[in-house]
Amino acid sequence: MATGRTHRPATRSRGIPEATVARLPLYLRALTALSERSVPTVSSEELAAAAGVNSAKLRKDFSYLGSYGTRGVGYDVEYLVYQISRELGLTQDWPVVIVGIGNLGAALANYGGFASRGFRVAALIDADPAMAGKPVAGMPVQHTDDLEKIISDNGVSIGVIATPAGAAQQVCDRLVAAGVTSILNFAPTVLTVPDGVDVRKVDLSIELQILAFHEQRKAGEESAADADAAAGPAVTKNQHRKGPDGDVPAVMPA
Amino acid sequence: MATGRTHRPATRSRGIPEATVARLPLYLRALTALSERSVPTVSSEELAAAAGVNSAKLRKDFSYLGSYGTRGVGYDVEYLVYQISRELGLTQDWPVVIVGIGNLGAALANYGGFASRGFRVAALIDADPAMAGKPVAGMPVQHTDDLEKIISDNGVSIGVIATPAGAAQQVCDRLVAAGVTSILNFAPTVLTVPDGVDVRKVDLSIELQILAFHEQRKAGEESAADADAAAGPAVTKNQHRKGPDGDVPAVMPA
DNA sequence: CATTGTGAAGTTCTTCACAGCC
DNA sequence: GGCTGTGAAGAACTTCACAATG
Repeated sequence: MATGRTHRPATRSRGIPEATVARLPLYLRALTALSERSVPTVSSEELAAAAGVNSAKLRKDFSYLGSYGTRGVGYDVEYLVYQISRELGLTQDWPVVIVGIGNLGAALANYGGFASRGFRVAALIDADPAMAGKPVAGMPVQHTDDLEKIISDNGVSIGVIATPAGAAQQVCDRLVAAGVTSILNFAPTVLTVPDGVDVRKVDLSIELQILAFHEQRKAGEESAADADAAAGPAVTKNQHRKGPDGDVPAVMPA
Repeated sequence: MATGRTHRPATRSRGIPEATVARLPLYLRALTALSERSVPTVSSEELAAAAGVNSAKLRKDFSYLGSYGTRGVGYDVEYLVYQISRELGLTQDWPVVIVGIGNLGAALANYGGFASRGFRVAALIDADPAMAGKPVAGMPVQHTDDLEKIISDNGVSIGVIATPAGAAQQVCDRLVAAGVTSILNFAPTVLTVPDGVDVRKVDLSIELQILAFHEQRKAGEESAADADAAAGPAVTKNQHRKGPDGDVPAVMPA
């Protein structure tokens, strides 16, 4: 049903796939490192290795931005750094507020990676009156009461939530009402926001759980070998599938 | 080159798709909340709303685990909590070490979400001799020299790297050599690991850059948004979708 | 009935492989 | 020759829609 869309955007279109956008910062970091070592050009193969992706994917990604390479040579490092920075919107300055100055909030405030790439921590905000005025990362913590004023005075459109889960939605609502349209959420909760507001979440415990899943599988497979090799009836337990009966654990509640 | 890489070639062993695994912790959290409120059953529709996903997707996800629901009724909350916990490997205890006790490492050490879900911080490790012995989150920081012994004494298979970028690969190598097979990397660098070792990365600045990309696009569309409303019947307005992923608004000026 | 479980269709992302250009 | 840019094939993921079923 998609109306006209979907066709070759060719060089100039703004139809960059989300998966590609998510990798651009990775490329940018690798390119910045090369730039600092004064490397003039890279091939897709080299850059892909540095960024930890496959070279065909990298070339495809870049093709959405335009034809920035030279066949037989590679990509000009400085030029690519600029193009990707511009595409990501990093050539302008983004004031950011961090709400919730606990351990994590303080760590974020001190994190150099923010400042290094077009982001500027405009304010630190916390609900605890005892925190107000205390310096963290060289700037005084401000009280939540002033949130709206801070947002509007600084033209903030990106907010970072590092509060406890219970406070996150409320903080989110206030940020959005005050004009913030992009939120990076560290609180372990699902945020509901109106259309037009972007939320990305970073959840430490979820990442660990995903690792645990794979870890458990490794342990369980140690002897079972690869799927291919043993075609025979796989024997024994660990068969948790929709068993017709009798794999109900002792926990089954009433 | 390009050979030593190997992320996970695909999770083909037991049939659960990676995308599904990544959502299981989300479901688990929503279910745990329901459980605490003593809700006995949920429909896919309700649970999906709580987890911020689409209900068809949730049902499909659960179908990979088995047939754990009851048609016409829904899912038994306690039973599902158990099944998902087991699938994720959270019914066992995972000792974890955190390497790099700076601001971020300390924040992680204090983060309650770890302990709450089968993970136990077995040790905090830092390269700075001045840190050694200092208590963080109620446990003494240990020196990097003892890393191998700590790993083996505690049977640690999951490591968290919160060091500066420059130290990360070296720490990673030592962790792997000592027997760690899953790594959660907070350092802004690409880690190279041997086959069989899982790495997940959390990169604060990358998340912000992705937000900036969308933010920039919004700014550019500000005027185009209104113009569109006049045309279509029904369509798009208020799609009421909100994924953790955020999606590209259907505006797209060609 | 209400709601699950799932083939099938649809969409997005990845990889291949090679034409085209320097 | 070496390397990019990209159609086309393929794989993974999502969504639809409905038959199956408690």
